[in-house]
Amino acid sequence: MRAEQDRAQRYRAGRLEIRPDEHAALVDGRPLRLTVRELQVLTELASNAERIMSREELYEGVWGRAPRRSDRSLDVYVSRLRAKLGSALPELRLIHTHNGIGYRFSPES
Amino acid sequence: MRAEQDRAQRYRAGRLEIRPDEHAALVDGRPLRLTVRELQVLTELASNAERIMSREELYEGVWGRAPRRSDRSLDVYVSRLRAKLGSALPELRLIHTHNGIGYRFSPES
DNA sequence: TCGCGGTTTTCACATCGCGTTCACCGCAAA
DNA sequence: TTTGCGGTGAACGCGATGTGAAAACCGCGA
Repeated sequence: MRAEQDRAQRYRAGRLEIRPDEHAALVDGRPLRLTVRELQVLTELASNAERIMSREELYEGVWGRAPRRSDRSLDVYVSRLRAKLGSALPELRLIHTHNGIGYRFSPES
Repeated sequence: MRAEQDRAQRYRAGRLEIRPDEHAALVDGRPLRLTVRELQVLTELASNAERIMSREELYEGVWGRAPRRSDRSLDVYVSRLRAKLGSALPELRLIHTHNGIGYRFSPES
């Protein structure tokens, strides 16, 4: 249900636009080269912008199940997203860590 | 039970809003960078606003057990909270010391 | 069936941030 | 002054997070 909303909806953050329905994330109209998982994680975060999402909640939203203890996949994807977003939008910090809780999507300079 | 109330509830003090359920404390909508413990102490204080809480009561409410003699953690957290709240809300004094007793949360200019 | 390119997941190590304690200071009460 | 309490900077140990690299996986075409 939420996933369907995600697919239908679009999200903006500065020059970044996310179009889950088209499997695309654009910066100034140019598509970023994101893999499916990367886009899923980004979409899940962007659809809850300004809110701190716990790692469990975020993981559940993307993988559809609870993370196993010591599953680091999420961290790896956040890292890769930051790398790709960072080189396309050097002036924006989009994904913020909240230690001991999770992550928060919010455009900040 | 009280902990559940705390999680569900929100607290306001001037431009400060505390949302324990979202692990967040906001000033003008911007999240303060508080650690989990810091937010717990702040929430415990705010949920007993205008009341003098003894250090034992306050400690018990956050740590879930009685403080050991000469445990100074609480003082340190109060100090850190004052620092962070003070730089975000310079005009407000929120946490008041009652010597020999404990602390009281109360918005005063 | 096999190999290949791209993707996802796991691993290992580096780094960071938090909770706690310690040390020292100032202050208030007596 | 003395005594005890609270304020706070600093340090420390450890768990959480960042991240490059390897391994596992997967779809596809030869």
